[in-house]
Amino acid sequence: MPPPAALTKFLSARSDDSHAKRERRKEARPGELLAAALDLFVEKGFAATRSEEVAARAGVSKGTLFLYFPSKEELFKAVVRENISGRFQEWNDEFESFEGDSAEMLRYCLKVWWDRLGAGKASGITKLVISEARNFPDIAAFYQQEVIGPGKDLIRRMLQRGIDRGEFHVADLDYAIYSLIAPMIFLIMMKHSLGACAPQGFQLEPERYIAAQIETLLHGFCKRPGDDRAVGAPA
Amino acid sequence: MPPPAALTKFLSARSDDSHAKRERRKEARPGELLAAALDLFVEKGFAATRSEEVAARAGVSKGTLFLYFPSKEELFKAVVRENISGRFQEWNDEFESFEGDSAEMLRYCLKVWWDRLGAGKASGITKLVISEARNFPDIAAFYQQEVIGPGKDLIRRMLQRGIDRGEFHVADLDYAIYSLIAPMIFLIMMKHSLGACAPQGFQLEPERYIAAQIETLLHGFCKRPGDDRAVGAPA
Amino acid sequence: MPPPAALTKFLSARSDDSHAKRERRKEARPGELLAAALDLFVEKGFAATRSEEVAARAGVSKGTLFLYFPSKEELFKAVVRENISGRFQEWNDEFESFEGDSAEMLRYCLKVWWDRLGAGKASGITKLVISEARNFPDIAAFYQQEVIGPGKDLIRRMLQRGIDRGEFHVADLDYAIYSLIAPMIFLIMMKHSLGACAPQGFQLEPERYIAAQIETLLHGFCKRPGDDRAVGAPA
Amino acid sequence: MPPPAALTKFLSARSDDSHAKRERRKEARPGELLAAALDLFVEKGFAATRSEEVAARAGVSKGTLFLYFPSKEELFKAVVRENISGRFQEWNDEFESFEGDSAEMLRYCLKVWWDRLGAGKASGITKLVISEARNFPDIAAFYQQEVIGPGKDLIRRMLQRGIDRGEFHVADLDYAIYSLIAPMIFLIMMKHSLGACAPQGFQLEPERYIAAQIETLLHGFCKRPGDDRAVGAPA
DNA sequence: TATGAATGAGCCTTCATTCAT
DNA sequence: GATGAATGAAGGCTCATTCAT
Repeated sequence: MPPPAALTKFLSARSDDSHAKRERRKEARPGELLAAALDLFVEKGFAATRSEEVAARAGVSKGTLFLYFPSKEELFKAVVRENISGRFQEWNDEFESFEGDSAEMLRYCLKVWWDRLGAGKASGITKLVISEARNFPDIAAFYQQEVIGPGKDLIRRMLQRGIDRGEFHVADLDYAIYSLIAPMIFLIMMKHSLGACAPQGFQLEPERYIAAQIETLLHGFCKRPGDDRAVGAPA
Repeated sequence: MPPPAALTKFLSARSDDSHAKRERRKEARPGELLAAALDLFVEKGFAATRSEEVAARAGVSKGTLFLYFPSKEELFKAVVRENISGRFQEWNDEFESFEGDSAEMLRYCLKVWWDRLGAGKASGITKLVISEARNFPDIAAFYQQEVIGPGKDLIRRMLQRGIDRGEFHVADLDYAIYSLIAPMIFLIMMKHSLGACAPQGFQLEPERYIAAQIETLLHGFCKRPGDDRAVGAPA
Repeated sequence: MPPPAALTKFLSARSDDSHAKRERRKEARPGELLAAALDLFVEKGFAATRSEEVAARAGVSKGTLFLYFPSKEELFKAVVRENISGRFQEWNDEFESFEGDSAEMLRYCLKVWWDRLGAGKASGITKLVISEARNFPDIAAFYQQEVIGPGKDLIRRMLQRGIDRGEFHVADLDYAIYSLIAPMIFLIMMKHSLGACAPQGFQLEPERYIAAQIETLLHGFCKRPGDDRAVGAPA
Repeated sequence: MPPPAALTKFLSARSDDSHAKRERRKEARPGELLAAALDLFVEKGFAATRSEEVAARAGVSKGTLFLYFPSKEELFKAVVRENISGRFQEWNDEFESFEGDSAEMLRYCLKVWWDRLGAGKASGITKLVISEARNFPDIAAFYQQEVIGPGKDLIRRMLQRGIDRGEFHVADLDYAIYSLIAPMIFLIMMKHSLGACAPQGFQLEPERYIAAQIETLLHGFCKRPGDDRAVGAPA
């Protein structure tokens, strides 16, 4: 009956749904706060997000926020933890079962990444972590291990598959993975920073951007003997 | 009777480097403030850098800072002009006078970019702008115009040169430039955020990173008929 | 085991004036702040009144002031509304229901104006606005609309009433209203500036001043045929 | 040869004009500063006038201002002293030699007052003194004695003349003078405060204002038997 | 549990005044 | 005398956090 602390309730959430509305709301509090915080952190960053606004958006009072999270920084960490969990698994699975050639696989994976992660709010978390990592070393380390590590592993396996099938040529595998990571991170950063300010035509068109990057990555800029690809505008 | 002060002053006027300390300091002030501001902006970001600390690091009082720069934002713009904007000219010049083939040019330019901008503190400014653009639209606009615009122009001209000389093949020129921009921005972001936290071998080795990106960009991952490049580890 | 807090709270809810101090203070805050602000604004003017001092005089901290009033200027406007604007209604009502002749009405209204507004601290606000209007155009505009407009309307209606009843003669109604306004404003200015410094007999006696102005305004300086008013000193 | 202090030079100004341009400028410094200060004090009041701006308008450096006037407050006092001296004499003389009837005299005097004092910058000093008297009791006292006293005397003599000639009827002479003073002060205050903000039709037209006040003061609002003045709009 | 009034350290910016030259 | 760089005490306002209820 008496749970030792608020966080216990948060961690054990969603056990059963037998309580009345009010009770259920109580159970949902941390989640609502986390959702509100996610929105605002993505929108404004850590420093510029006001605690009061998070509480307001979650429909509770300022004091309640501090009841569940002892400080703004802890709230931040909780948001990161909540939002960057095991989405790699499904991505991994999809990779494992892919049957086409490796170029097609790369095209497919980037598209899926954009549709499921990049285009959504989750990418704002990545932008936020990269932006504020220096002021939150804990989170940086956590993110490094939880997201960057698995991500790099997956990408490395994709390139390795191409090499193994005799489709890809990669000189320095460990660093070649950044040829895929960098364009994705760049797209995310733009979407959530300069791109959010730039008025009209300065905004990147994600699909076109991804298509262009893929083609460069696959074939490179250099023409070679017998190369008769046409030069032209985007599709 | 003491000799009249006016006469003394007249006789000693401007002979050598008299009115020493004060005058010399005065001339140096803006530079000292700019240097201090660069350090702190890079270290803590724009919002988290306090005017007073900039002044203190430059060895002057709070008020003195505002004697030279009317606001924190103008100080920041001055830092940008001092450390980035002004360098495009020389970079442009180098591009114009380059005589080798276009692949070599790309290799050379990326190396020069790293040595002169990326490796130094100036790159921290780029990281900062991308991180905080959304909260400081004026700064974002300024940077867009002052740095990103010229940068994109230069890169577009480099690719265009390759196309014109029949060396490069580029399907979508406007977006192909991001194939060069993204790896640079990514390197900068890592250096100043997660990379600054990662302890040991997690840090990117910039030269190796750049070499790997260039090779991918030039030749792509895909093998093509007659492609007999060796597969191997980094140099 | 302690009795559940929730039950205790429920049983003792809202019975008497429990949750005493804090609640009662909360309700009183705006009033206390307004009173403190009125004092200080009248005493020192707008620019010279420090927010912190207002808060201190109201017995709260700096931050609390801004909890109730978003800026010093809004605080000032609230003071105006509290002390002046709102009173025109009752003054208007009194005018509407007055039944005597118009000369009597003027005498009555000026007396009432002095007793209710002029003699009190509120008149210091008028002095302040006139003194600082030029440096605070927002305040000037606000006051113009909120106080001067209604004031002029009321006075115009008073003169119009006299004309309509065949009691008054007014050549230029729009400017005749200043014949009433000017003496009131002058009295206020004196009371809160030079008069506040003048030591003894230099201070204006308000009642006598008002009586003298009224008589001049009603009858003028000029004798006319059949005028047998006595010439003499004040009562 | 060595004058003890800067103020000596100021006080003894204009002895001979045998010096070169530069010298003469030096002699003129205090006057230029005073003129600049007058402009700015009238325009912005005491608190809002920045020392540096006064110096700049006088064409000297900030330091020089403090060479002649030990503080902003002393500068303020000097401005008041400089600008409110014996203009009463000529006004007095004109009164003494006036030959028309007393109503005409009042009309004439108010017109002259406006043309020579009210319309010019000098009236800004009066506004300023009344506005800031409370913060500068010295100046208030000085002004009381130097300006208000003589002014009241002159006006009292004007009314007395009307009484003596059987043209005026005045019940309370000591306070009747305010019937003339109040409209003038009010006009000045409006001109330099609210009137300076009000956009178009809210501005007082001085001549019309003065004409209207005079008529009220001479004849009053009340009709009396045999009074057949027309009621109407302004001329 | 939940509230929201209250706090107070902190931040950017201003400006009268000083003083080395 | 003249300069103007430098100072530092304020001042308006913000906001994370506390705590009585």
